[in-house]
Amino acid sequence: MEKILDAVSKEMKQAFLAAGYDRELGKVTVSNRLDLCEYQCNGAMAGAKQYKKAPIMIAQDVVKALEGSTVFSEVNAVNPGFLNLKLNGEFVREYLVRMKQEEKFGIAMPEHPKKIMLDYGGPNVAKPLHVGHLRSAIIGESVKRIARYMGHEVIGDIHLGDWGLQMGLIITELKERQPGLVYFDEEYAGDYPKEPPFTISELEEIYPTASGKSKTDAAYKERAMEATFKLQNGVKGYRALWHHIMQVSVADLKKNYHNLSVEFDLWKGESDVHDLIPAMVEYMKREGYAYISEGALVVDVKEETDTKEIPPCMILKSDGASLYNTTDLATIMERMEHINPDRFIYVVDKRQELYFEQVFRCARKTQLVKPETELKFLGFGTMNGKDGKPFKTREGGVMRLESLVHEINEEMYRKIISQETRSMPEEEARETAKVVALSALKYGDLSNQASKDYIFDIDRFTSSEGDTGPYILYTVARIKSILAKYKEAGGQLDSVVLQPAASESEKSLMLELAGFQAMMEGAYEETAPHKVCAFIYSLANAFNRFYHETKILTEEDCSRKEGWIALLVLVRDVLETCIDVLGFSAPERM
RNA sequence: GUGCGCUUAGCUCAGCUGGAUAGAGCGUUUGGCUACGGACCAAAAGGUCGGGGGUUCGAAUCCUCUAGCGCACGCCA
Repeated sequence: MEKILDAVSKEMKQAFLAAGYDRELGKVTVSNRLDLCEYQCNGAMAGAKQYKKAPIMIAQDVVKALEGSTVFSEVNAVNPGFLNLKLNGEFVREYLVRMKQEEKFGIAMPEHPKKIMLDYGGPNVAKPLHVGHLRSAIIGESVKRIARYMGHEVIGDIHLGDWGLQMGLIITELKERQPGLVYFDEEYAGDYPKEPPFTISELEEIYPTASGKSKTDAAYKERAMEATFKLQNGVKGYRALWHHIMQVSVADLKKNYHNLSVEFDLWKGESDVHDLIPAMVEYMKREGYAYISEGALVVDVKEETDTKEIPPCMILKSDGASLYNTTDLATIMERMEHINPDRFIYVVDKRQELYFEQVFRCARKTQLVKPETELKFLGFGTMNGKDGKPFKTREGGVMRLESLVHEINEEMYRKIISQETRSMPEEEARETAKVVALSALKYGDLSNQASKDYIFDIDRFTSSEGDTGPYILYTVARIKSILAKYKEAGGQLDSVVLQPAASESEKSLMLELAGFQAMMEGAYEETAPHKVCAFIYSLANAFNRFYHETKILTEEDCSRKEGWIALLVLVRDVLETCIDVLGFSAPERM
């Protein structure tokens, strides 16, 4: 169904036409002076020059043409030429009734759904997740859900870093510690054990140790590089170890991401395209795209319109080894072949922008993608501490994601049990704390524009006052509580019918709801989850204002009371839909 | 050095693509509980939108110059 702005604009455009003006001038927007009106149209001022007429005259003509309109209850022409509008309560009511009935509150599904490939620029295996991985996961998850809600097909690939020198380092360190393992016996011909020779915690300790050694010990590094080489060339024992590392690491990653309500459709990684690289390189050479420069194989990606020298995209290092570019390009090639997406979105740290610009240009130039394939870089900023510098532990180290989640869970738990008015059993308090803490974490992140740095402030995020996740959940819980009471008293939620607004706060609540479609479309088109946050915050505010001045359950006028219940159901459903696309959920009570 | 980004209230952030008196939250001050959930609501104070110039009837928004900060700039990812 039509967005309310379009429906209203249509009426206004007809009025402009009827009054003898260009109908396109009749574009209506949400009012920026809510004290004066609900919607406004500035077309009279825009048309003044064209018609050589004072804007106010045009506006007055339009007001006349709108006499008898069923859409507006009030149309005023105000100097210098604003058209201030209030909507007819019955029109708003009917609009919401349709929203309530229709699937997805009336959002039309696309005729040609897009196939979107989402790349999270994944974590490296065998290294614990840290706060740097948080934004990619949270933002990516929300972008995915928003696109799916809008009717598109999204395939998310975690895209693990699982094939580089780090693997050689781990294997080398393992060999130092347990040289007797069968994996290192080249004569060994039997099956390898099913159980890995290490646990996740050992693994997480092995890597930094090995990495540290390689920096000071050249011979050690040499051995690690050799191990990497052997692994990549298919030495059996090394491959078996690699599988163990993957197995242990991926299980741990899945657990961690699951705690964040983040899911991936594909768990591919750099290793998956390893075998495709030689052919791709060969192709780029054969077609004349790639050439040797300073010993390395590169593809030029400069363009005439560049205001700055863009360095060529490197395909192979001067020692012939592949690098990040190589696997990313090979991955694009592989995805085009097997998935054929209309659009790629990379949710990656914004510092990699230039790098991805090179990769995208290279992919286009070498025709790995179709001319119409969209390649989008969604760069996000750094998560900073209260001091405005990149987030660290108190000791100054990189904070593990697990610790961060644990900390925020604890903080939320403390807040719940310190609540005097409502006590809940220990176990429920723990569960609720997790749900609310996730909202605090995600909302705190997503309510900022993704591309900007933001300050992670645990006190602010977990507060239930202000623009926070817990505040939104509190509002949902409150609505649910009222609806539960209504049902307990024998009320039905399905049969109730919306009524026209009886008060100003009710009207503005209804108008907030009516903006849902436009908001969701905008959030999708601009890959901007923060718009969803802004919307639910303002919806929750509008609801709380309405709630405080309206006694719902004690209302004696039955149809009015039912109308309010219907409104509450709609508010609840819209709020829950929104928090769902943001990637969290609301508890029944808190 | 070159390029990109940022700069809005004491603090944290919005600002619907050029409109009216620049909006929220936190903090501060004040008011509202016999509670449909006070983890809430209402109100006040608080801003020359980094600075200059320009375009326009009209600029936080577009152009230009400039300052401060951040980031990136071929063999890391």
